[in-house]
Amino acid sequence: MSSTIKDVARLAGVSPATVSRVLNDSAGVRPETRERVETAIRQLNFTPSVVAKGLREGRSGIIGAVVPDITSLFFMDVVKGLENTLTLNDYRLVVCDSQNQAKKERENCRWLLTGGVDALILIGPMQEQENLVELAEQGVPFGLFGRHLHHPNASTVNVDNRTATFRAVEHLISHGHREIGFISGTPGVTDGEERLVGFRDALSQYGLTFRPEWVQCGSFSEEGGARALELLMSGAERPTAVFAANDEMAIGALYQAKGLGLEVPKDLAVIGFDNVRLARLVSPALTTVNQPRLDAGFRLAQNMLQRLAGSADPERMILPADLVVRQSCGCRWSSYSAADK
Amino acid sequence: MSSTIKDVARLAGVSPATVSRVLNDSAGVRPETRERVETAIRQLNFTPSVVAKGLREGRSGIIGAVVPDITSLFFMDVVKGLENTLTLNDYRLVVCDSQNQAKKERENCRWLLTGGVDALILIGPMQEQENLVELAEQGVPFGLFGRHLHHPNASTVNVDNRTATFRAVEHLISHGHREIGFISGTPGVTDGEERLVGFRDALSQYGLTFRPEWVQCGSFSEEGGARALELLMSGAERPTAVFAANDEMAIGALYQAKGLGLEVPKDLAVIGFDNVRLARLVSPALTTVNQPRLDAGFRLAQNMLQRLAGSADPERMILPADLVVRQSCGCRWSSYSAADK
DNA sequence: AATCCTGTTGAAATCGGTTTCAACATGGGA
DNA sequence: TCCCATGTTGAAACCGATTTCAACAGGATT
Repeated sequence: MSSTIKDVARLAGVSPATVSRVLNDSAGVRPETRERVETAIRQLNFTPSVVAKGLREGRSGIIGAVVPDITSLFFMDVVKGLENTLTLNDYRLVVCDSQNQAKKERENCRWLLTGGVDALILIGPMQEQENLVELAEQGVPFGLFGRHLHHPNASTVNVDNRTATFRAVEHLISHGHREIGFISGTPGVTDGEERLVGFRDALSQYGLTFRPEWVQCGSFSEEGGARALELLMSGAERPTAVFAANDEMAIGALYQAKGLGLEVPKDLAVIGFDNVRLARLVSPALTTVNQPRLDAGFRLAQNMLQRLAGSADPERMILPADLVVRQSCGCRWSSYSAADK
Repeated sequence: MSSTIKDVARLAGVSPATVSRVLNDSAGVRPETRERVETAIRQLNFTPSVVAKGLREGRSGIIGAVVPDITSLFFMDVVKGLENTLTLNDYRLVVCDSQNQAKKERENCRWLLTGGVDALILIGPMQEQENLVELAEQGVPFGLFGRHLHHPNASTVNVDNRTATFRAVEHLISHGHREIGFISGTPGVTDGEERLVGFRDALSQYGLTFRPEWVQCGSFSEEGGARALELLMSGAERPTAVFAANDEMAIGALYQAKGLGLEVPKDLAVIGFDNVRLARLVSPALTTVNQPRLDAGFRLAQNMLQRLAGSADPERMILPADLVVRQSCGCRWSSYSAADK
């Protein structure tokens, strides 16, 4: 078992209080006493319990992050951004996975809160709005990525989904497309719904009619995207381009198109959203909207740190997202094609 | 702030002891008292502090996992396997990222240990062997994925790198390749070195000579793989096939080959290792060795749980890994090509 | 009426640290 | 010689829970 401060005190022939002083570099310890204590610490290979320390001090130095899926490259990039900033400021980040279940997400949050985290950051929340409010009211600084929440204790970072989608669809239209399908995500997820709004904006702006039968749900997954494309292509009238509300679905659509004998981008143009690492690597390389996820994490971390230091208030940030043009939209360009003749 | 057991006790007009009894469903509380306490708990929206509970009970219900990089799909799949099993058994998994730094890995481990985790699992360790021994001796059950450690307190899960690589190279040889290059990972990483041994085994088994100049380091990264391929192809004699010690490097090589005007698999066959999700999606689809990572996580979690329950000893497991044949090796097959004519 | 259970409850110790406050020794100044 | 300031140390309270043990009330038994 691990040794305690008492063991050290006994070995050094002092009281626990003195050991504590040595541990925290407090003044007022005679050099030779300090020496004796330090020797004892080394002998026992002693490290103070962060649990006990945190309990007493009311500050743990831990920030908790809850993610919907720890294998999601997209969300993990945001976590990276958080982490880089937080660890530089001597906070420690622990990550809990909710396995895509709203219930587990809620449990994780509550659990971290009772675990004494100094701040809680929820990435891509699946909670009902009212639950978010409740979490925001638990007393520790609360941060969100990928969801809006107007609450005096909530910092939020979001991407400007609407404008970004508008630009992407505009790009398709500028290629001459007038029949454009939309592959939507899981209903109720804000990001996806904002993207649909941007999509409709673009259509109406350019005088195209919105056709409900050309919106198919792909549930944000590769398989869903493949199925959705199949449905879009099974009607009498087929769109000549599709916008998918995320890259996973876009990639599913890309491969499904191949399966249907369609050549992308000649027979069908595809644009996604997120710019995951895969986007560059699939063939044809996927044109997509880049979300500045590292930066999002960074910005959120910055604000949380300032809040912890008492030098800032919660902030609501909206980040721009820009179109990354590759091959799947019909333009002649890709990160690798530069080397092609 | 969050309320404490004392607040509840005061509100319900009982002692903290009674509240604790209600919380833990202990017998010997009068129904009406219990009722009163439960009302108070609900009113204050009280959840007991896991920190205090853990401190007192000497058992936290937390298992710590330390990973080299939280954006690594490969390692995260192992974590998923762990998690599925652990959460079903009422343990909670917290994940710490070491940002690919051995020093941070060490800090994370020590920190989790003083944080009172019930078990520690280290995924893809970057530590010196002696540090691993030290960690194993800290008293809590210790588990490792991706590293060998003979220690009475260490459970380990590894893949049979040597045999799997042997088979993969054998496959290339069966296609008629006699000049085969090897793209190696970061020096010192066990997995990579075992794969090199398997590679040499295969060469000598089939009477081919091993050429040191045909081994280039790619540091397990996509860029490294690209650079390594460039070096392999810059000599007077060029290999007709390469085996990369992981998929990242194989994918880098794949795209670099395109850049060099080589067609895969006609001009150059490529095989990777890991079977990451990308492997199926790149073009041509990557032939690779599949590591049963979910299963690895599952097996490790099972053993750790049994150890925690006192019903098993640490175990050393070696899992088989099998070749997944797609297109990059020259065979006519891929998960998507089935739909091609 | 005295005794003994039994069921219900609270006071206090405990986990491993930190911090406040008081105690003590030492040395300098009056 | 006495007093006080200073430096060093330890005893004890505290953080928020659990658990042991003792106390107490009420009913049943003798």
